[in-house]
Amino acid sequence: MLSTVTAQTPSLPAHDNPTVVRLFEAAADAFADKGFHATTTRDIASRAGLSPAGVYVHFASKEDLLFQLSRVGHVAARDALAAAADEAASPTDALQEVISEFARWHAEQHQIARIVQYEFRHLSPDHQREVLTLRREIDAVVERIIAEGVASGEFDVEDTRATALAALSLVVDVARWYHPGIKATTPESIAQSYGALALRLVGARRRA
Amino acid sequence: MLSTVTAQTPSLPAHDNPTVVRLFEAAADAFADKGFHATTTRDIASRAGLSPAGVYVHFASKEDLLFQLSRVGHVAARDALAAAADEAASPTDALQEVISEFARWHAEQHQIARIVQYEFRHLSPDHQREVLTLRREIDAVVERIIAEGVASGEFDVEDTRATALAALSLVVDVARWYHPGIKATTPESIAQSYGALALRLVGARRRA
DNA sequence: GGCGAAACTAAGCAAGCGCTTAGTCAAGTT
DNA sequence: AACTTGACTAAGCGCTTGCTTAGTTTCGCC
Repeated sequence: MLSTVTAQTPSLPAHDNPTVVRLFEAAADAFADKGFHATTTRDIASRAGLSPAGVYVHFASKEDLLFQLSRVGHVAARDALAAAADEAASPTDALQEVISEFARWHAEQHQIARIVQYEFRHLSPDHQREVLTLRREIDAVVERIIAEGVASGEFDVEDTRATALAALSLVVDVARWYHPGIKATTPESIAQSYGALALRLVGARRRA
Repeated sequence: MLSTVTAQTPSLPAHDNPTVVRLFEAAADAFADKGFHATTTRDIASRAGLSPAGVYVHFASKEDLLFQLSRVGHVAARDALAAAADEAASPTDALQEVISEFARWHAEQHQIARIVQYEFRHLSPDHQREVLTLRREIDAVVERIIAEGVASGEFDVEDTRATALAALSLVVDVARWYHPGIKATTPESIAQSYGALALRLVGARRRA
């Protein structure tokens, strides 16, 4: 033992490895569907077409799978948000674009979104801390847009932080109720209406 | 055996029985904290000061405990809502009161609220169906208020159903992030600000 | 064609799970 | 005093869990 590196799974599983991808998809399906603790490693393995032990070739533990899924999901969400924010010409545009984009993401990627939003507490303390950093970046994007809108006079908001939280609540909850084929609702229609609702929340003068 | 009634738990556990109350509290704590599947019956029993077998004197199964908690929680929420709706003089008042009250409830009873909103899928299909009925009654209260506000011209809303869902999303998400002592936020301050935010969502002319 | 490494499986271990069984004990009831 | 009833526990059953171990197969490389 001593200084020999104990045989850990590669810290960043290769995304171009087809077996890893299948495992990601299998775990995402299962976690989103039944929750982390109700999902068994045997379930994940068989969905991916592997024996129970096959999982541990690519991931150190069941929690590691949840963490990687959660991390990749957060990064994807954050990048989608940041891109939408950068393209906008004004706080009003920015808020609408960002909430619109985020709502669409929560619908289109509702499995990953559900894991990101609701399985957080089952991560280890260390992994919670790491993911929390990413989450704060997302919150900060929205909060900054609202602060800018208030500064420019476009928005009428009492409590910037609380309003940002409310706008995010709107969007996050999509992951709770949305599933494909629900009541003539599509990711696109959700994106449209939630962008508009967010503008209402901040009392934007100009309506899109 | 034959036709003798198999010893089932009384279908409705007595709420005035102190041991039952302790079990309810223990299970609510545990489920809210760690989720249904991560909670063990031994954990519930020991929090309630009982041996592992003591739980089964009062409840038929772990799922039965979740169901009773979920049912009682839904009924309490629905009744609180309906009372708030009845007292209001106008749709504007009604919406503000109802969302305000519901938001307060989600903060004050955040443990029960979390179970009600996020442990639903771990109920048996039959129990899901029963709880869903109660949930639809809650949705209907909010939807009716918005429809009335649109009819009276107080609200400016494109899609009544979608807007009702959004208002409820706002409130439901409180159960995800709220915990006592968080950032100078109290159930009362949440109630205040969420009542106002709901009015913004429906484009109410009159602001409270 | 011999070798090392990587991917994978068959088998199974130790621990923990929900729940049951058999029994104790205290408080009525007759 | 004899019996019933209801709340509770000690012990543990049968099963499932996350994960490991020991071994097989496949494949690129010299």
